[in-house]
Amino acid sequence: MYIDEINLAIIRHLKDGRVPFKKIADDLGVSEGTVRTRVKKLTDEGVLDIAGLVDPEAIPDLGVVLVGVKVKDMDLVKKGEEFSKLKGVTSVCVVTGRYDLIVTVLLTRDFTMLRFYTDEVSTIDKVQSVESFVVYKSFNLKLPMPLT
Amino acid sequence: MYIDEINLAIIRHLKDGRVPFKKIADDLGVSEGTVRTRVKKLTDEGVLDIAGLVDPEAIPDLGVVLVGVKVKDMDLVKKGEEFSKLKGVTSVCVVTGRYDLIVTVLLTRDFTMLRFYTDEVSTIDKVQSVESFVVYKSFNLKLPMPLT
DNA sequence: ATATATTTTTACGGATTACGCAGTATTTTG
DNA sequence: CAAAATACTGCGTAATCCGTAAAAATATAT
Repeated sequence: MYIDEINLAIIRHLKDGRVPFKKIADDLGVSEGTVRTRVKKLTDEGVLDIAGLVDPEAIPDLGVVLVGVKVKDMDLVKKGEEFSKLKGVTSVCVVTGRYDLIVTVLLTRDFTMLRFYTDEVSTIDKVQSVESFVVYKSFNLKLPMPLT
Repeated sequence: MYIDEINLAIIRHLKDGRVPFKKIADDLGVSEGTVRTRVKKLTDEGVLDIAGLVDPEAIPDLGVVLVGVKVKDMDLVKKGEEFSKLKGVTSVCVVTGRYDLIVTVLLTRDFTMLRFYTDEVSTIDKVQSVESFVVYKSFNLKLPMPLT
């Protein structure tokens, strides 16, 4: 999908996800309907997402761990997709360097790191190694709230 | 700040950042004003953020790199805060393990990895080592759009 | 180049929502 | 227990959202 200047400007305005489409429209010199149509298309195509995010430190019993993963498989992207479907996983990055994947995991009181490894990671084969980085303090880290 | 069940429910509803407060209110059995004031308080205190997020892969000339940082200083949190103020840095995690910090950096055509290291990281002292992980594919990774 | 099809934008009206404020209820504090 | 602070509700008004239909712009085909 081609992102033109108007779409970029719309996205920038949505730094505040609640700003009225009308205001964006006025700032950009287009109609409110145009903004609405474009936002809908951007979100439908997965380019844009307007969501509430939480600072995990502010929510009791919420923890974050980053996991560096090495896999035996050559198809890193496919493995990345598999990881992205595991419970607790908020995002997966396929990367260059020491690891193949860097996975962000959200933990709760009921869903601990142990559970993540024993119940989730264990279901994926050809995992060569994992290395955990427990986040004990963060800056500007905002994540979508898990449903439960 | 104490997060009660109502706030948790509000945050969960805001998975769609555009959902009307009225609808949240009806679902929760409270008034629209209550939802509004609570959302305001949560955002004012930095617990909640309602924002438009982009899939960096969908925006031309946008790249993401994760950087593992080891510092010589003992005060990791302070170093983390310093990093969080650098241009391009979207978030910083202070972690256990091989690195002290894991930094997420957003790159553009004008702001390359080289520039990030030479112009930004170099201004911070007592950095023992850095290790880059260039993200060449991601799943569910959504980041706030940089202003420029 | 003209005509046709497709997409995008605009305009507009009714339904819905956001906002401010005043009053009431609830909780906290002394 | 009383006073103060905080939180919640109800309501009127202004603004926004949303569907639809027409107009404009863009792309495609003959």
